[in-house]
Amino acid sequence: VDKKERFTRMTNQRLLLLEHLQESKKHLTIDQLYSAVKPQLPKLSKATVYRNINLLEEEGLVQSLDIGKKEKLYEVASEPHHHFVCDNCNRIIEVNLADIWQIKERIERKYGVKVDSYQLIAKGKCDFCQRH
Amino acid sequence: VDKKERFTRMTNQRLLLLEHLQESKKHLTIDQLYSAVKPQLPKLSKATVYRNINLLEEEGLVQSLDIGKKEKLYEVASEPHHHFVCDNCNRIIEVNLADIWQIKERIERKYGVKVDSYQLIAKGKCDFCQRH
DNA sequence: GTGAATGCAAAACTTTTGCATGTAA
DNA sequence: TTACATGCAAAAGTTTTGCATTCAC
Repeated sequence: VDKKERFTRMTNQRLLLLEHLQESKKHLTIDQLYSAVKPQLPKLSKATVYRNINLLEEEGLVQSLDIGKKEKLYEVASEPHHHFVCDNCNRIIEVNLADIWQIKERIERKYGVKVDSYQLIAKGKCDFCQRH
Repeated sequence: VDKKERFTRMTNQRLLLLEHLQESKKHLTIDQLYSAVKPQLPKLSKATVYRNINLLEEEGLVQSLDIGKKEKLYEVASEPHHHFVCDNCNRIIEVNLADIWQIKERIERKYGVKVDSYQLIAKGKCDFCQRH
């Protein structure tokens, strides 16, 4: 296995995209990210957003989240954490269960694999929508 | 909340698509499903595959699986189960952990939500690819 | 200076839709 | 019979790419 060395440059576009993802603390679609950064960088092209997000994801700085809608969501990478999506209002709640890391080990033992990442997506009705 | 009543018909197209999903016991993309059924139904249109899969998913007969690739995968609905995807060879292993159902209850208690479905996707290297 | 990165537009894909026709119930 | 489903083609939407130019290092 021959790992090709890569050189990447911190361009203004890449920096602003990353910063916006960090500050917004939300899960954003490509389009939302593009619209958010566009005002500060009027010539920004959507192709650049795609290229940078894909690159940042490969590098592990950004994680993608697929909740079954058409578009993926992106967020800055962090501790493995999980998500609950309300089918009614589309709210996303970050889920943390203290001992969920055990799952990784159990999968590895039971199936003889090496788990590098995992994510749990639960869907249903959030607190508010259950009562309305 | 006004639930509109729906009437669906068991057409030959829908039947063959469902049967193929059941028999193949795999996770198929729309395109794979289309190609597989096309020979038996030469006039089959891809629009029909999309329409039927979406409908079957709404009805709960089919589950979709999003492993981060471009296209979704579909399989017949069954017990909640989870998946491991090998980043190297793309093999998909179905994961079953006896007590994983506890997670549902714990999420519900901790976050006050009602969980209707959940799926775990783990990624990494499978047994074979680890050693080659 | 040099090669990565960008912007733009075109191309490539994936998914949905309008409409006339077919067909299950 | 009649309303749902299909096939076809066009439309809509998403993501990638070619290429000349710009810019980080």
